[in-house]
Amino acid sequence: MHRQVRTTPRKRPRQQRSKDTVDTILEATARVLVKLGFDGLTTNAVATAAGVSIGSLYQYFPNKEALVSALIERHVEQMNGAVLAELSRVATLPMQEATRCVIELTIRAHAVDPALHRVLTEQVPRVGKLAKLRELDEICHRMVAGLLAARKHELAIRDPDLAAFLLVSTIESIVHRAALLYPDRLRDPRLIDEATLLVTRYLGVAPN
Amino acid sequence: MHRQVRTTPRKRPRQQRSKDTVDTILEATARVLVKLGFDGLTTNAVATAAGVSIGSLYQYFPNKEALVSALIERHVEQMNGAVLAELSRVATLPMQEATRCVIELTIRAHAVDPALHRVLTEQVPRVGKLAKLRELDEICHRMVAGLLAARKHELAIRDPDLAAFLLVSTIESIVHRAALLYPDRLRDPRLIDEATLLVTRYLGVAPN
Amino acid sequence: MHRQVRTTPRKRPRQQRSKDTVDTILEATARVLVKLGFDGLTTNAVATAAGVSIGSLYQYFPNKEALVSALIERHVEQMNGAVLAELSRVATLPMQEATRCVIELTIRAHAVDPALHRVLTEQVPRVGKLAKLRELDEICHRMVAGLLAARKHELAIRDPDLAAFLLVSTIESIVHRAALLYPDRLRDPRLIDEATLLVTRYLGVAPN
Amino acid sequence: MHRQVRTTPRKRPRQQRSKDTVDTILEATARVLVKLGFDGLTTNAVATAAGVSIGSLYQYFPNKEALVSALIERHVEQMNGAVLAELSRVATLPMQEATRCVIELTIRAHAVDPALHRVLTEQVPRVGKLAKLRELDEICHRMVAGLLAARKHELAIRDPDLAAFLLVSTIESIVHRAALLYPDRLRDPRLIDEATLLVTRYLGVAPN
DNA sequence: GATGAATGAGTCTTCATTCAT
DNA sequence: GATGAATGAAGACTCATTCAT
Repeated sequence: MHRQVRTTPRKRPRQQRSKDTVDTILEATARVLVKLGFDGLTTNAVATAAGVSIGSLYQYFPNKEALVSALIERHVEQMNGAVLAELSRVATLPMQEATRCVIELTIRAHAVDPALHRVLTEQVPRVGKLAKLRELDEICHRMVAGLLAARKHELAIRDPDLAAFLLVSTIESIVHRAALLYPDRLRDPRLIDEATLLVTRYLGVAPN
Repeated sequence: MHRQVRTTPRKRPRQQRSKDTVDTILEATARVLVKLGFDGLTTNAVATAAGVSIGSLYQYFPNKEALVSALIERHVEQMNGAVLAELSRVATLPMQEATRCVIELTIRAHAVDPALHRVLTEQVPRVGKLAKLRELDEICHRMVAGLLAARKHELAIRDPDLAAFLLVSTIESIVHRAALLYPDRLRDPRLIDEATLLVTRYLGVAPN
Repeated sequence: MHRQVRTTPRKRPRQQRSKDTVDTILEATARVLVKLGFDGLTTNAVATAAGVSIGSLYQYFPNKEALVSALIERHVEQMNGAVLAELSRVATLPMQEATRCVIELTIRAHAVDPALHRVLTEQVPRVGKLAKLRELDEICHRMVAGLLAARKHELAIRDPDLAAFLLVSTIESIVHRAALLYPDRLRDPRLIDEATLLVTRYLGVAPN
Repeated sequence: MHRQVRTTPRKRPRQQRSKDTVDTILEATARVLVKLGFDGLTTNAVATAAGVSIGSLYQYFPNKEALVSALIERHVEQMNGAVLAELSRVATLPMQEATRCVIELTIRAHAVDPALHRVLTEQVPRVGKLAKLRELDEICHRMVAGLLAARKHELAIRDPDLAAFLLVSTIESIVHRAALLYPDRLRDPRLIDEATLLVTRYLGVAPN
């Protein structure tokens, strides 16, 4: 879009104290982001919220983008872990059950820090690091595609990749939209049932 | 999130001359938004792009947000027209055909000014006009729900409202994501076929 | 202080209609001035308040200063009339009575449009026309000096001019300050009594 | 009159360096105010005059009014000291002498930085710090009232409070007006003599 | 390393004034 | 003459970033 700036951390924290400072700053970033939105996110606000001098902040992050970038990275990594583990665990379950598990997983993922997740999803595209956010998507997409390909014989689909694209989009969007518009629905088992139905019928593995 | 600013236009243009000015400004806003993103959108940049003095801009828009706000409103209105008309036209078609039409319609809607659509979708939360943008969603949701309810007897669903929520989310997200990540896929008939399959299988009206 | 601009009206209104317009504008100026202070006084605000187009305003007043200038002139003229007439009427009365009359007159003058008077007095110095405001002072000063000189034999003063300066300052300031700080006192006869006492004792014409 | 803005300083200077900066800025404010008047007082002009970046100015003063506000406060405090001390010192002197001292004191107070005093007096209403400026008045009023009450037996007055109001108004206005219109007169002992006469005759303590 | 004072480019926004209709 | 759309210089204010202490 415009000027692209370096976003790699200026230096790796070696001592524990530095590591703590970095964490403190990132948590402050998250708090400010949630509270004031991307527009309210000023380096000074973050420094203050972190109880750190602005100079110290710049000791660890070369600029504002790097701040957000690191936060996203951390957020994505946190999600990644859980999601990927679950995704492979599920690979051997009966299809219908697997589907349900993935959906529930997605819901849980959205429940970790919904406010932050939301701000990050909605307001962050501007940072060049939006790519980072999509990484998870990409990985999920490929894993699901692999999963479908492996069990293609029991499924009513032609192109596992295309199907994976559809399903990842679908599940992610249903959960995301529910989280956004009707947070209560996320607790409603009927939503999960119905979403499971949508997927399993498409795959030709619905019960009845 | 934070301070909400007035975004209502400052004064209604009366003469034709000023109507033109407003249009010029809005089009410039769209151009700048697409080219520079929300952060590159400065009132001066818009004025310049519109070939209008900054003063003129402020005659009609009290601030930056009002600019985007008006743009969204216009964009939504433009979409509304096409979508709603098509949605009711489709009501009497065989279910499978109707589904396909709606999907194609959604794709067409996204193809109008994809770049603008994208930036608007992504940056809208920051202007507080989310509500406005969701309006279309809401209407679609309700129309689809009505449509499903009317033909419930031929469908394999229990709750038309819940189903409508799922389907609108699904279609919108598939198209949106495709537009975002793989614009080429939007031209691929296989995507449409597959999405239609996803929906019709869920509804229990798939051919075979 | 800085740039000095022409403040003479651009053209004399010939027709009655024009005269009305000018009046309307001046009254609007007064209203805006009272309501929003000098800083809120914008030419557009005045035009709107007057129900006149900004273009028309500039037909009669070459710039903003001219507006205020004309208003002051009008205000001063209105005061002048009353004050001067009374001042000469009083010349033949017994000194003590004359004093009382002048004080009451001053109070009345301050009561005409106190809000406007206040704004004009407090906020207007900036206009080059503050001189205009002092004109009244000057005239009063000279008239009082003349009055004192004419009756010097019955008074305990040496220098009528100096005495006049003192007395005009004194009366004006007492009334002005009372109007500003304790408007109620203006209705209190004790204030008038006491001020009269102050003056007459100084002049050596107090009763007892 | 209209919107009242926060005028409290933005942050207390902690280091000596910043204390200096604040002082420099205030002095520049005074200079600019005297030279260009309230309208010429732009934050940029002050910053430039202070040899400080505009950013630094805003570190300490949230806006333009805060600048003037602080200046007034400082000015009033400076005056307060001198005036109050003198006023109590004078309490035991013979009435006539006391009067003369107070008048001379007032003249001296006006002579400290006459240009600044003038502009402050004239433009203060626009900053909303009128209250602050009146504080001194108020205090003087009460001190003089006390002084008169204490020595009521030797004076020809009934109501010490009312008399104090008259006298404070009178002296202040005579000096103020002289300073404004005829600065030379302030050096003229005859003015002091005559003003003393005005007061002492009123109080019934004039010599002959 | 930490601190926070200082910097100033960059924005938004207002308003007196002009001028085409 | 009247209208009000257009102009743009000018000014307030923010905030990412640097650097002396």
